[in-house]
Amino acid sequence: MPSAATDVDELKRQFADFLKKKNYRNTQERYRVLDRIAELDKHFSADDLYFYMSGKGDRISRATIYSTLDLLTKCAILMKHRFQGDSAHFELSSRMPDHDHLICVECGHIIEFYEKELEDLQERVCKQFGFKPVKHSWQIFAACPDIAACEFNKQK
Amino acid sequence: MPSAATDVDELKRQFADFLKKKNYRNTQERYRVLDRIAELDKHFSADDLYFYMSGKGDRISRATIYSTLDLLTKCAILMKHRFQGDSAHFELSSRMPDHDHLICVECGHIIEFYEKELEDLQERVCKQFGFKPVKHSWQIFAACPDIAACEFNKQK
DNA sequence: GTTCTTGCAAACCCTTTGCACGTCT
DNA sequence: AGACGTGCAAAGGGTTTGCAAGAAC
Repeated sequence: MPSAATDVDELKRQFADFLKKKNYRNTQERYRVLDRIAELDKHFSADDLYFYMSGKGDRISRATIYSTLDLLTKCAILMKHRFQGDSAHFELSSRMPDHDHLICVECGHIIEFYEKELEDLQERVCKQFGFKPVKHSWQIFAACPDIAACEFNKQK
Repeated sequence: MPSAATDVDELKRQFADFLKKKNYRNTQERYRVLDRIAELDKHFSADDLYFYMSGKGDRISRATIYSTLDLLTKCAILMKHRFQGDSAHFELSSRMPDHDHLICVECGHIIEFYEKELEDLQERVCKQFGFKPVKHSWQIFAACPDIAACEFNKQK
């Protein structure tokens, strides 16, 4: 599974630039959140992150988590997804640029993949309507080959 | 804008089959909901439908709306989408089979489109992982060519 | 008559907000 | 010092649930 080397320092620089440009302040909490997200290195919900950070001894509130996730999404360091469930999920954009998701309809397990041709398709569709592409979200819902043998299904 | 002729009677037959197979009961409310959805003939949220039906004089509760939307989604008569906002949006699958959505990042206006090649791509990706495709959701976020002239933006 | 479904309201979950206190500049 | 950010708890919006009354079987 490809994963672009996630350079935390580079992300912090990116975040600092954004904060400066928008006249937001450099707070410990904001950089701490980014650090922990890089540690996680996977999809997470706001609450996942809250419990992860609490478990690591960080004293942080949900309000700060949500606020920081919002900032990180605005500056494109994070990608925000709405999968089937209730809560939004986030992940580092740099982790795997422009990848999409194959979601198992049996167990909800998410496989990430990259399909170059989709970019051409996106370009073509946007051109057709005169729009300028920003980002996309492609989710394929599919059934795994053998439900009984599905290791992810077993975990539940 | 293409729109497959939505034959309400056909949908009701489909729904009846599903209810029978699953041993759910044929209630007036369930068919009334389907009728009203066909009348609407566009994307809607649970609350949109609730207010539409209330306005039409139907005495129906949100509980029934949600429950029926769930059933209609389970039997694939409805497609459930999670766009950016808070609430889930639904639409008849038959209205425009397998279409996708181009969402304006400026005003949130949604354009529907159909791109045949995506099906091939979906097929290829699923084959690669040994999965059997069920459905997909592709959302392109893009900026409209002229924000100032955007008729949808003006409406806000 | 029994079981399922409905309507209502309360509960629920995720997220946002108001406020007092703390931190950054 | 002043303005912004944080933590907490309460509020908010969408959705689900418990329960009594009603409809389907």
